[in-house]
Parts: sequence; structure tokens; C-alpha cells
Amino acid sequence: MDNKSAVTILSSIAQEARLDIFRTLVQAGIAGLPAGNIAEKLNIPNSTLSFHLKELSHAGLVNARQESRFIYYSANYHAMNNLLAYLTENCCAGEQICCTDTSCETPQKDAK
Amino acid sequence: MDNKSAVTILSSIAQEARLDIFRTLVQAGIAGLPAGNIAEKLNIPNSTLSFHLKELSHAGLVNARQESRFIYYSANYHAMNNLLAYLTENCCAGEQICCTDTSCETPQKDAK
DNA sequence: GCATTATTTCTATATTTATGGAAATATAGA
DNA sequence: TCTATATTTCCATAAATATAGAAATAATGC
Repeated sequence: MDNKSAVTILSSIAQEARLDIFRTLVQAGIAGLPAGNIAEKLNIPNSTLSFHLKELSHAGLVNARQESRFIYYSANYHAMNNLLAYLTENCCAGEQICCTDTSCETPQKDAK
Repeated sequence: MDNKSAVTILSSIAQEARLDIFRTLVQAGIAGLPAGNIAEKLNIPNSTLSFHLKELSHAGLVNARQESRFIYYSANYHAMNNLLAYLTENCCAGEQICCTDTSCETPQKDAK
């Protein structure tokens, strides 16, 4: 992943409504949820939700599939996984400094 | 970490110049770099850089320390670590679906 | 205190992003 | 085809963010 696509993906979740939407879709699992269902659950007007869903799918973080009259949106776990890998690689010195357990602190020396 | 602070941190790196700045600081290690050094390296005017550094430090992603006439900025690895933990926990179904190796795909069923 | 260097704040401007009502489009059943 | 439902697009507007020159502030050495 390059710098620019990382920014695109980050931007897509760097917004309260959209982070809520994405988290909701993650919870919903691979089947996803119809747009109206998300709108109702999160109390977002349809047009506003549509705008945010477009941002998310443009970034590749959500997938859409039509089923009967509904459009089901679902989280793209793979894309999120790629983002986490990018951040770990490029923004955590490849896990050498920033490890995964929360007790991890910045080393005092010999950080290589 | 709550939703709002996650958005604050995500916003702070969801911008090309700032992601560049942060990556540069990660590479620089715990000693960090003086502001002018970053500006020169990334070819960003001082005032613009200052604006971005403020965003990053407001989000808690970078630390600043004065040393002589220079202000050294450094990456806060711990904060980035917290963000990754939040994303893994809340946006990857707690690693049950979105695991860490890149070959990982979304499961077909029994995602629990 | 003065000059030099480093950085920030101020200011104006340009650009992007978010919001939501109303109209348009799409799907499907009677 | 008509109707109902689901979702998107259009549009205007409001708000937030980014940019960078110029002036202001801070730290240091002479």
C-alpha cells in the first residue's frame, strides 16, 4: 500500500459517523446490513448516510451488494487488515518499537 | 480509547503531509527531529509545518521537547500502539475475522 | 541589550468536507 | 402499469481544514 491510499482509507474512517458505520458493519459480520437498517440504527438521514457509505466504499473499506430491493453493505476486513499492516510497518518501525501488547513502552535505547 | 479520540488520532494522520511527517518521525527514532529539519526534509514551509505539528501533537501522536534553540518533535509510539489496538478490537471483530497475517481472508461462515 | 536563529502565531484565502431536504432512480409485487 | 419501498443523486449551505507569507515570540551567544 502506498502513502496516498493509506490516507484515503484513513480519511474514510477519520470521521465520527463513518467510524460508527464501519464498526456497526464489522459487528454485523460478513452478511452486512441494508442501508436503511444502518440509517435507522445510527439515526442518520438517508442522504447523509449515502454520502458516507460512498466515501467508505470509494476507499474500499466496505462492499455493497444488491439483494432484492435492498443494498447490503458489509465491512471489507481484508482492506482494514491491509491498513493495519501498513501502519504497523510504516508507523511503528515495523513492530520493533511499537509492539502489540498494550504494556509496551518506547525503549530507552538500542532501538536500532 | 473511545470513539472520539480514535477519530481525533485518525484525522491527524489522514492527511498526506501529516502522514509523511509522522512516518519521518517514526524513522527518526525516539530522539526525534527539530522542526526545521523536518521542514527541510519534506519541503514544507515553516508555518505550514507548524500547523501540522500542532495537529499531530494535539492528537497526542507526537511529543515536543525544547533543546537549546531547537524544538525536537518525536513520534509517540505508545499512542500509535493504542490506536492499532483500538482498530483491531473494534474494527476487526477482535482479530477473530481480521487476523494479522496478510494471507488472511474473510471467513465464509461460523465467524461467530 | 543586540543580533541571530528557530519556531509559532496571525491573517487572509482557497479548498475540501459534511449536512439534509427534495427530486430522481431502481427494484419488485399486485 | 401502477404503487410502494429502498437508495441515491442533486443542490444549496454551513463548517472545517489547508496553505503560506509576514509579523511576532523565544532562546542563545556576544
